[in-house]
Formats: sequence, structure tokens, C-alpha cells
Amino acid sequence: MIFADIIVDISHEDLDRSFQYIIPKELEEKIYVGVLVKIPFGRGNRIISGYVVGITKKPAWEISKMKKILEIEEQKVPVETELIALAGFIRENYGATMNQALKTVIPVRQKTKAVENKMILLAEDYKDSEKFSELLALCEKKHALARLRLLKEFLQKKELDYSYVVNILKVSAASVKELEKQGVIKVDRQTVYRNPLTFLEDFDRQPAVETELELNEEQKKIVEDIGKSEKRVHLIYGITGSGKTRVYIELIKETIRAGKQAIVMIPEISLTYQTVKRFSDVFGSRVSIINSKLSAGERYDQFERAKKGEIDIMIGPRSALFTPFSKTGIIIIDEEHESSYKSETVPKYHARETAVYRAKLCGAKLVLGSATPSVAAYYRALQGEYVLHKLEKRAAGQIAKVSVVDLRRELSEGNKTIFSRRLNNLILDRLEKKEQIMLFINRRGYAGFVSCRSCGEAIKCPHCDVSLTYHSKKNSIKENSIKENSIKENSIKENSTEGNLICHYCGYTLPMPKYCPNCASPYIAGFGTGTQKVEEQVKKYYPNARVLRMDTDTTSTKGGHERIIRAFAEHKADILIGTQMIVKGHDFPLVTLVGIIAADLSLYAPDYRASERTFQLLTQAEGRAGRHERYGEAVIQTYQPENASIVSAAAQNYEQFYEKEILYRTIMEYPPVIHMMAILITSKKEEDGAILCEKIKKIIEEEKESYRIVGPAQANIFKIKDIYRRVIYIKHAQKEKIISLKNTIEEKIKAEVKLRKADILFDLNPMNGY
DNA sequence: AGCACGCCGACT
DNA sequence: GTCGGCGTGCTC
Repeated sequence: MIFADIIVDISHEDLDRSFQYIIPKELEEKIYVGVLVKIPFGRGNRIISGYVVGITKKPAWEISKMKKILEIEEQKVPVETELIALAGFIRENYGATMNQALKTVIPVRQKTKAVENKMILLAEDYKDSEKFSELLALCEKKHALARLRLLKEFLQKKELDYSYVVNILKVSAASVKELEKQGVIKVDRQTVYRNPLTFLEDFDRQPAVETELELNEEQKKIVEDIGKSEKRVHLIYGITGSGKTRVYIELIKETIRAGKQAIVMIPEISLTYQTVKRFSDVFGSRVSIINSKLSAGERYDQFERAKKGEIDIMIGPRSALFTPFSKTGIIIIDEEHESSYKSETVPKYHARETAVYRAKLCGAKLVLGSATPSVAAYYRALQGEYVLHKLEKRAAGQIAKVSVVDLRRELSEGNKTIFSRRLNNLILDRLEKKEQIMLFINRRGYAGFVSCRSCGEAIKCPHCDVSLTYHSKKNSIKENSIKENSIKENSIKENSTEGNLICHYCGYTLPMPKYCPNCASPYIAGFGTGTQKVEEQVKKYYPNARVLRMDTDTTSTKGGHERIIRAFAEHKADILIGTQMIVKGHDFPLVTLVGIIAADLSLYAPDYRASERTFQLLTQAEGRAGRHERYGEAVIQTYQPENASIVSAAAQNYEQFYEKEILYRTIMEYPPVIHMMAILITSKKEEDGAILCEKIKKIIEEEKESYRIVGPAQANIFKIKDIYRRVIYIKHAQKEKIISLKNTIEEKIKAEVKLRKADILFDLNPMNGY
């Protein structure tokens, strides 16, 4: 007898697991993972449908209590099978349960909640408990208990959320209506349906995009080549400004002509007005977008439209990959190298690899595009797994002139400011010409860390194994940004005892102490430079410049990001200071100078991809200067001007960077040359983690196949939020071997992990260090 | 979620 | 008695 694990409904927590059913003899041949079946469920044996997510010979339940599958349901929408299979791929490869994988792939139908509705208690009197009992008497006895609960809540709070009342207090809609009729409460109904495309209107005042021109020869050839090719995956390596988007649009046109649909993935951060408008100008209402601002329900609606065939093109971040199109003809991943394509939560799937699988399932083409391809994708292309196409002509604008400044020399020659003489001259020149400047620094806050000059101790977070970062008090953009003239403000000197020390991992905040907490010395100071310090220095040395700062601190408020971008685009500021987020995807025609304050910062990241990230970041930053007819320049300030990725980035030579990098990865045995699995073991008690690590190591060593093991070791940050972290890395040339080892470890260690209340997380080919 | 089961007050 | 509203708990 064989049994099937079936997921019945993923919309409710209690049912978020599989149920086992007997597969009747006559269906044994026809059943497969992903198929939709009809089953009797619950006490009343009501007939519902469910997905088969696993088939087994071992019953996990008393057979006598098990029910039989009734029949196989003919699928109205075959795409569901495709998505279930995709969930299976994610579960297998990225260490997750089938439920977690299914939830990522198929959006959960949200109960139609009236989230925006507020319920207000009308009469003040009812807050008095005597009047309250009177009111109870007034109510009919019907639904009395529900009303009692509701009124009790009202005694504490005057205003309640409708959804809270219905879902948590379980007051029926009828009772609410009745109370409203009696004039006891008032319901403010304002259910808002937000069309995702309306966000375009928010950007109406953005500069217009250039009109679509004819394709040039290079672009035409790529479109033809991809169209004719038998191969599935294509990588377009196209320098900044070479017109990749035009190629995408042409490819999509052909796909739609063939009666198929297109998925376009772009990093969340570049999901801007300009990008979306280029597509909607060509394809009109056949385009839809999803983004992180859409609620789960709204995203569900957009997926429903795709399923019904109302749209042909879906644009969005990672999750757009799961758009339920019935005939996906092409999947495009723009800025393929972006780390946001790897999910940072479980399941930690990589959208590129998962897209390769989906493309295979539905026979679609997959097109990756980047100006700085990931080492992994370029490697696969050179190996012949992907087809490589190059776009080497700039369609518009010119390439920026890049110079590298040695900060050590600046210092030895007496320049103690954070601006090199070269950068300073160029800033003055651009301010003079009324052109715009972007200054990039890869660290937020004021200084890197704060330490004591007497005892040398750095001030650390009590809950995490990291140094605290100093943030000055003046923080919000309201205070210090879009002001026409900020000279007055600049004269107020920062008082270093005002401000906070903040942990960037858990948010722990400590007012900046006057004396060292360790030895009571008053000589404590910050080291290194962050966005806040750059801002302060800019204001000090260029008092007439109008300055904007963009980092997590200034964009945390709703719409903060867009507000700063817009203000800068409208030339309401001369200088934009920021972290990574300013170099990605935004196109400002007036920017003719980009300064990278300290290029080395990202090189110190403790993982094998540090060089790759640095190269990409620098290249992108350079690309921000001179995207239009004006002449642009970029200045890279660094303490290691001889570093290979800095040299290559300055020379704007990707191949040179790649050659060096792939050599390093080959010698050191890092992905993409081999496959690497990170196993992160987290535990509340320190020794629990250590014991588990030893056991895992033993399991690996007992395997027939030999794996290269690195560790176990304490993670780079050993403690975060009072949880201890240990890590083991496993390397092997074949992905399949790593996956099977993962399954073995999972199986053998499960009980022990649970017992010790620890957690184990698998991350295949991680994008960051642990 | 959706359904049965069981408890308790109301009433032909 | 027994009808029906409502709370509770389970679903392979």
C-alpha cells in the first residue's frame, strides 16, 4: 500500500501541514507530486481538493484512521503543477519544508479584510462602567457575549480596528451592524483598493525619459540570436548605457506575438518610475507590477489577473518569478548580479537558479542582463552552460573619466580632511558650474566604531558581538536637508557627547557616554567615517552647497526614499551623500561627479565575494557620472590603490577583474568553481551550538563520499540578539552530492536540534559570510 | 477555514 | 423534553 502526503489548504495556520491519505490501487499509476486530488476532509468528510506533495510507502498515521483519495482532479490551470514543481525544487535545494516553499511560490489567499476600517465608540458616557451595564441591558440578548467582549475593549480604547474586532474578538459582522444601527458605535468605512500602477502618478514630476529609438545593429543582432537560439539561458553583458532595456522590450514583443507571456525581474531598488514607464509605454495595460509596497492581498490580486490572462507582462522583484502565467515564454532578470535575487529569509532560494529551473519546466527562454555580471553567471557562460552576448557600444552619453587617489599619500602630504585634493577641486568646480555631485560611503551613521584612547577598548553591544556605531542626533531629513540656505545651521558645531551609540544588528541604543565605561577615561572617540560624518564635513567645507543624505536612517519614514530622490532630481540639492542605495538604478542627468570616499570599506567584508561586491559597487558608482551629454568624472579614494578589484574598476575592465577573481576562486575552492553549503547553527546556550556542530561534523565524516569541511567555527559575528552562532562550510564539486548530504544531516540531527531548542539553517552558495 | 459536538437557556 | 445559538476543538 502506498500513501500520499497532501497539502489541503495553505490559507490557515492550523492546516499548514500535510495530511496522509491512502492511494487507491486504481490511482497508483496516475498519481505524481504536484497533482491536484479530491479528498474527504474533516469530521463531515466534506470534499475538498489538495496537492500531492509527496508519495511514500511508510504510513505516518494509523492506517485504520486514514482516508482514501477520491479522484484525480483534471487541472483547469496547468500552471499550478508547474509552481508546485518549482516549490519542490526550492525545498530540495535550499533547505526548507514543503510548506515554506509552497508559501513562497503560491501567494496565500487573504481573507478580504477591511483593514483600513476604524470603529469608534460614539458616546463618551459608555466609558463609565455603570452606563456600560445599562448599555448591555439595552442590547438584545442575541450575540450578548460578543458584544460584551467588544464593549470591554472599548472601555480601554476608544478606537478599534475592524479587522481586530472581527478576527480577534470574533464579533460577527451582523453584531457590528446592529450596534451601529443603535447608534452606539460608528464605523469609518474606507476600504481602499490601490491599483499598483497608480504609484506611477507619484512620480509625475520626474524628468521625462528619452523616447525609444530604433535598435542599433548590436542590439538587433542579440535579439535575432536569442530568438534563433536553441539554448535556453542567455547572458547579456552590456556596459552601462548600452541599451539592455531596449533589447528586453524587443524580446518581449516577439514573445507576445507568439501568444506567450513574459516575466521581468528587476531589483526592488530600481523598480522606479523610469523603468516601469518604459514598459508601460510600449505594452500599456497588458503590464502589471508587483512590489514590496503591495499588501499580500494586492499581490494576490495581480497574480489572479495573470492567471486569468488579463496581462502578458509582469514586472517585479524576486517574487515575480512565481507569476502564474499559463505559457511563460521568456523570463528576464535585469541586473542579474544583484544580491537581492537571493532570498534572505527561509527558503533562501536564488531567483537566478530557480528561474533556470522554471524556464526548463515551461520551455521558456531565460535572459540575464548586467553591466557587471556576477562571477557565477559569467563563469557558467564561459563554460558553455549559458550563451554569452555582449553589448559594447554606448547608446547614449559617454563613459566617465575615473581617477584613483591614494589616501595614504594625501595624509603624508598634510591633507587631514576626508576629501582628497583632487576630489576637493572637482567638487568646487561642479558647484561653480551648478552641476550635481554624488558622494558615496559604504557605512551609515557617523563613525565606524567608538573606542577609548586610554585602554583601547571599543564599545560593544551587550547583545551582539559587534561594535556600536556612533550616530549624531541631527538625523531626520526634515531638519537638515531641503533647506535653501543652511549656513546658519552649519555653524552649530556637533557636540560629540550628544548623540547615540547604535547597534546595527539589533537596534540597541545607548546615549554617547562622556567617559569610557571600561576605564572612565574621558578620551573616547570615533574612528572611521560614515554618512553622517561626510555630511558634516561637506557642510563645513562647502557651506553654500545644498546637501541631501540618503541612508537607512533618512529613508526609514514612509516615502523617504522617493522624497530624497525626487528632491535631488529636481536639483533641490547640489550634493547627495549616501550608502549603496544611491548608486543603484537612479539616473540623474545633472550629475557629473561621483566621489567614492573610501573604496576599501567593502573589501573588508569577511566573505569570499568581497572583491566581487567592491568591483560591482565601484563600477555602478562610476556609471552614475555622465550618463548624458555632459562630461562626467569619478574619483575613487582608497588606502589600497594597488588592489586588483579597485584597479580593474578604475580601468572599467570587467574581463580583467574576472580573470583575477576566477583564479582566486579556483585556487581557494570557492563557488562558482565548486559548490559550497553554509550550515548555520544558532543556539541560546553557547555550548549547545558547539555540541551540535561536533555531531554534524561527525555525520559528514561518516559519509562514503568525501567532502571538504571548513569549521566548525564561531560565525563572524558570534552573537546576535543574545543568540550564539556557529558555522560549518561544506564544499564539493557536485551540487547533487551537497544536497544529498544536506538531507542526511537534516534527517540525523533533527531530534537533537529540537531537544536543545537550537536552530539549523542551510544556505547553498551563500551571497554573504556568516 | 469549516464543521460537528456539546453545553446551556428558552419555549412549542 | 428539544430546539437553536454559540464556544471549542479537530481535521490524515
